[in-house]
Amino acid sequence: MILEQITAQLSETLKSRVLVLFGHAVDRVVLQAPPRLAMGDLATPLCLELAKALKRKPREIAETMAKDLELPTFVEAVSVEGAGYLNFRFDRGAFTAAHIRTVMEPGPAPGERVIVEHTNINPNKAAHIGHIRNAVLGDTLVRLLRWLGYRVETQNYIDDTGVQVADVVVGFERLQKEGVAEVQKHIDDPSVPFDYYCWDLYSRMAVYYQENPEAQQWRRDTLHRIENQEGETAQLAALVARAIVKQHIATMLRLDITYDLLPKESDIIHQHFWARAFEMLKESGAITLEQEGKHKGCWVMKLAETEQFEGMDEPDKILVRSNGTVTYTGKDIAYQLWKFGLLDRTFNYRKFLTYPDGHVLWESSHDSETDPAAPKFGGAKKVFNVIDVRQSYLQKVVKEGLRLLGYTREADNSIHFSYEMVALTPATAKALGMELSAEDAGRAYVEMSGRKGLGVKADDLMDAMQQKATDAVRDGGKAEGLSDEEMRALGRTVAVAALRYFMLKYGRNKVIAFDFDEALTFEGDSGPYLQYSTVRVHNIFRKMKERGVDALIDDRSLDALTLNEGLTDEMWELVRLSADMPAAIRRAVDSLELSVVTHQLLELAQKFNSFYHKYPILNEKDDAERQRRAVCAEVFRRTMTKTLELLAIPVPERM
RNA sequence: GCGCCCAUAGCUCAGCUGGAUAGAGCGUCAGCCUCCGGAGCUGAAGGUCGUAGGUUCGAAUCCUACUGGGCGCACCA
Repeated sequence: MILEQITAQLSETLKSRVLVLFGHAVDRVVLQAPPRLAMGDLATPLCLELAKALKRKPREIAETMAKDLELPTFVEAVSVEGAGYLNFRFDRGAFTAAHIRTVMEPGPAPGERVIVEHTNINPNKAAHIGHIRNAVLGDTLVRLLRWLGYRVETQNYIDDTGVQVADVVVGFERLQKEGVAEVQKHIDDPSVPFDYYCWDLYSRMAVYYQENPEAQQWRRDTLHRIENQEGETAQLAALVARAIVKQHIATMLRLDITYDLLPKESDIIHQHFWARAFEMLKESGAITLEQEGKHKGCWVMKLAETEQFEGMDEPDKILVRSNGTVTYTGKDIAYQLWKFGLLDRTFNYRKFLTYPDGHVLWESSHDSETDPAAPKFGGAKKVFNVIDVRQSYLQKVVKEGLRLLGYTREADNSIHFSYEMVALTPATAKALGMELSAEDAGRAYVEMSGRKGLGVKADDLMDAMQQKATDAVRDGGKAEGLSDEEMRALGRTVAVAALRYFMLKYGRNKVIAFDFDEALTFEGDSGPYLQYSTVRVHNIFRKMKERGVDALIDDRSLDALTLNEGLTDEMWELVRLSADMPAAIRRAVDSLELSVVTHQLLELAQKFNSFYHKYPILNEKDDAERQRRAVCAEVFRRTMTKTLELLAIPVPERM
């Protein structure tokens, strides 16, 4: 926070000084940490940029600027360096003393209502690692937004009436000749998790369709009955979807991922969201009924004139088919309108479950009454849809729909948080029993396929990671006195850190070629490395307390803090990096590039480990020197603890 | 055909709105536990930033064209 204030202040000062001295207006000033610490703590190439406009030499401008420049608090000196950079040096001691009190303090809260929709797994099979990437990105975004002061509502949309569920229902009814009673038995069978059972059934069904194309009729009939809530088929679909959603919720809870609301497709149909949206679209002229051509009889959204879509072969998007039924895109527009509170109808709600921490998860319902205890959902200022990049086109169409309806602001605030898919390395695919063509074996990665039942199940991966972590705890010799149960809990903690970090550390536009060995490393650029560093710093303070050594970081000692010249470069770098964390979080959210935060954390932890080896604290006899070191360690501890909490990476007592 | 994304060290990736000598992790090699925990630390080797032009005082970063790879562009969800 302090650093952000200094940067803002400095930026203003420089701008006005350029104006006063040269009569030139600058709209932004780049201020960043110079490449090497020796150069200072903040630097700007401002004078290099000005050189041309002012027709003067950069260094000359810089000298003029630097002379008698008014510096903000904590900034000690300004100098001209290199080709004409202005470099600023902080008063390390004073800055550190102020910073330690305000580590990871958020800025003013905007308080805006924001919806983040993520996870959205089809409720017809077990979650796989691709879904974990989605959920971890979404959940982390939620946490960061909350820290920034937004009021965030987390939605996990359940498509309980789609073909995917229908296919599993067909599998039960036609392939296995089973009804509600038998399926309930599968659900209650503890030997095979129901989502795993359906994973296999779903891929069996896909094979069956391939071999018996006429069976596609079953799918159409089943889908129809589900949509119209007809008979036992509809009941069965609801039963299957509900049971699997429960397992997805449980799977995600292992990673500490929770939701506020499960809006269901079936309720969107039941509450006639589309009917209302359809009226709005017709009234505004956003869609037209095609009178001729290949789309005759369809209601179509014309996108040819919008620049986003120009040059496309098929710039028209059908929202209502010639048989009068609405497409997925149509429903999505209606749902998006609801999220912004633009649809004059809403869901009814009931409790789905209560999480162990007491937080209630709600679901939409078409009960005649809504639960009066339900909070107000929807009506957000900004909506983030966490969906993989393959849905970009669709998301653009939905956005354009809002714009054509005249909701320009909402269209701008419909944000598609897109990310690349998780694929498998050929080695991992092979290990899973996938038969690879020669071509596939030579590729960098192979795509997963739910239809073919090819993929790494989320729970399997977590089990494997947990097992490996538990073994590491046992072998590490730090587990003396721990029960098996405690060791497993510790293993779970490490596994969660490893997995969440793994999903965050790549840029969102990178395809993750998933490899077991890579995901199971707990060294170097990994979640456990961050945990380990934090456990270490906790230990220092615990040991000092045990041995009665005063760390001198209590409030009174901090008041009397005089760090002055004592901070070495290594110590100061820790503080400087810590101070950068809030800005890194802001940058991560603004760019939706959450890896910015993990990179900042990694760099910070590396600096600490290096500091740790060089500067022992516990055995330092000189009070002033020990305090200096302890203060730096404490700054690190506070930064790590808070930031890891924001990423839902737990920190154990020991590991 | 049109659109989007990716290409940086042997491998996997960083590189913030153009800025100073392009950085990590893994792997390889050489070291470090009588000293707060070795899931760690120190050092070494390793790069024509896909290619060719262009803009700029300055390009891995911006523009153009190409090459290679991936993904989209349904009266499917």
